[in-house]
Amino acid sequence: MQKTATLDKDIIPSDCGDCPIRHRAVCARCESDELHQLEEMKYYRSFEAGQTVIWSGDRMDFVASVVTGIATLTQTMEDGRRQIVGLLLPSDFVGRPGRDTAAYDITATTDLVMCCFRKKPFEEMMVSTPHIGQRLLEMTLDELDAAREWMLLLGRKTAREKIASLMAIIARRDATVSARTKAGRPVQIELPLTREAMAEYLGLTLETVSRQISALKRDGVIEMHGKRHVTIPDFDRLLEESGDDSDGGFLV
Amino acid sequence: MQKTATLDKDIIPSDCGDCPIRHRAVCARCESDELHQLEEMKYYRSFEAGQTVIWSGDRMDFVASVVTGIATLTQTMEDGRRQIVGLLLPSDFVGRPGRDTAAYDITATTDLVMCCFRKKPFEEMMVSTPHIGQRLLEMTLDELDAAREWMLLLGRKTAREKIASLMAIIARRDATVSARTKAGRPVQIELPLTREAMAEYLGLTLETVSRQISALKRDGVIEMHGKRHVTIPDFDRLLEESGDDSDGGFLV
DNA sequence: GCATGGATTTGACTTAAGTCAACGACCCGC
DNA sequence: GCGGGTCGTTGACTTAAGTCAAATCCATGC
Repeated sequence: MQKTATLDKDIIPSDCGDCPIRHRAVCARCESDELHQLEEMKYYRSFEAGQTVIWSGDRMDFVASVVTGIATLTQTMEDGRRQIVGLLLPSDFVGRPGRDTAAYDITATTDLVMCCFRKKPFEEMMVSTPHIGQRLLEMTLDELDAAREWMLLLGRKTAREKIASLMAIIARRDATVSARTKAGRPVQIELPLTREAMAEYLGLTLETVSRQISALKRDGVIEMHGKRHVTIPDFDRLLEESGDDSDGGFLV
Repeated sequence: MQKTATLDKDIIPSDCGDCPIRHRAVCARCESDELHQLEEMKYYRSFEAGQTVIWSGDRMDFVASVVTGIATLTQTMEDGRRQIVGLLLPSDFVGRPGRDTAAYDITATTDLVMCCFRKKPFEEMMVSTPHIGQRLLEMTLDELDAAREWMLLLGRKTAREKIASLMAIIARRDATVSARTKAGRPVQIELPLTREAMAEYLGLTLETVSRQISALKRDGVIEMHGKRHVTIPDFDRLLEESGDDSDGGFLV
């Protein structure tokens, strides 16, 4: 996880080869002049782990895409109960064309770099470049599927299944790891969330998260090395514990 | 709730003035020749309350929009646990361009009429008519917001708050009702779901749903007349019980 | 009217997860 | 090496919601 302490542009070279808005997210099929337009518009912002990117209700005059690091979308009730409603991983898109305030708190859970575009010109470009809108529709539909899968988890799974599901999802999102799961080999993952954030994501308390992790460890489903590093000796076993059928989950 | 028993086209006059795909959902801004294209492509299907429209995993070669009635999207675990992940009300869109199997069970909970389009020509038209894709993106973003609001409900609300939230949402979705809520007048709603379906939507058991409805009745928050008809004497009181801040919920 | 069956309610009891509180592990600055 | 703070674990107890089992309600057909 690379260290990027300031909150400014130009820490990343202007020819940002990995900028996901350009290469993976929005503009995968654009021709070069459109790429150039995007290039002119974009700027970068970085955040340290724990910093808030934006508060729900604040004015949000940009859309963005995660370059490195992880952020969460959180909803809060007046009495303080909190639910994480989305994880933002590299290449994920944030922000809604056609709305000018944030609907959720966005928080960096690791050090984070985002690639931003001012909303107005982005929207104009969406009109003139249909590919972008189409790509955005695809991504939004994927997010909707992920949200619905998560609704099943929140509404129907036990605490143990929730923890197993979370680990399975984190493993699957990691390309190098997912090759190993297919090969039936042991898998190593790094949890990008504190126990408290896991609890907020899974609709549990942090004590329950801790107890269920201990239980999965006791039962040999996972091994912990330190607080964040997990070894999964048998990924299929983890999937059984998650309550998903063998190949259902393709979340977040 | 109008009775439409068969499962066929042409029960609705071919000049279907209320077809939501044409008028409200997808094509709100189309010019007349595009309307004509859509007119050529569409057909209708009706279902009785309780019938299944399509099973998760089945081939789905159409997209559709609800004309009248209500349907649910349900996810099921192998052991039979079920979670409703979406309500489809009139004008809501179903189906995903770019995928050819259904991701969820779709079930009619009341008698239902849907307006369908074969997927292939619809997709072609999306490419040639950017407005449609843009409208679809907007609708998908609204659904995503609704799903995320529901995640907060599933993960953090008590059974009593869940029931109150459901009633508030049903009331708000009804235009004639929502005028009355603003005027501070008593509100009447008809529950479009059985107790079991409410339980599946709220992540509860049907016994808990029943008990909490009784409790809200006992406490004067609602009055029941029969099993489905609800009177809400004080809508703000119901909102307090729902745990939402005064104006947060704008859900499915 | 009366039997039938599905939907709903209610009661008695159980249990998974939450709450409150103490304790342990680790990191950082001095 | 020594506090002090954050994060995580564990234990003892409570509670909201689930489970199992009986009623009750009500629409329907005979």
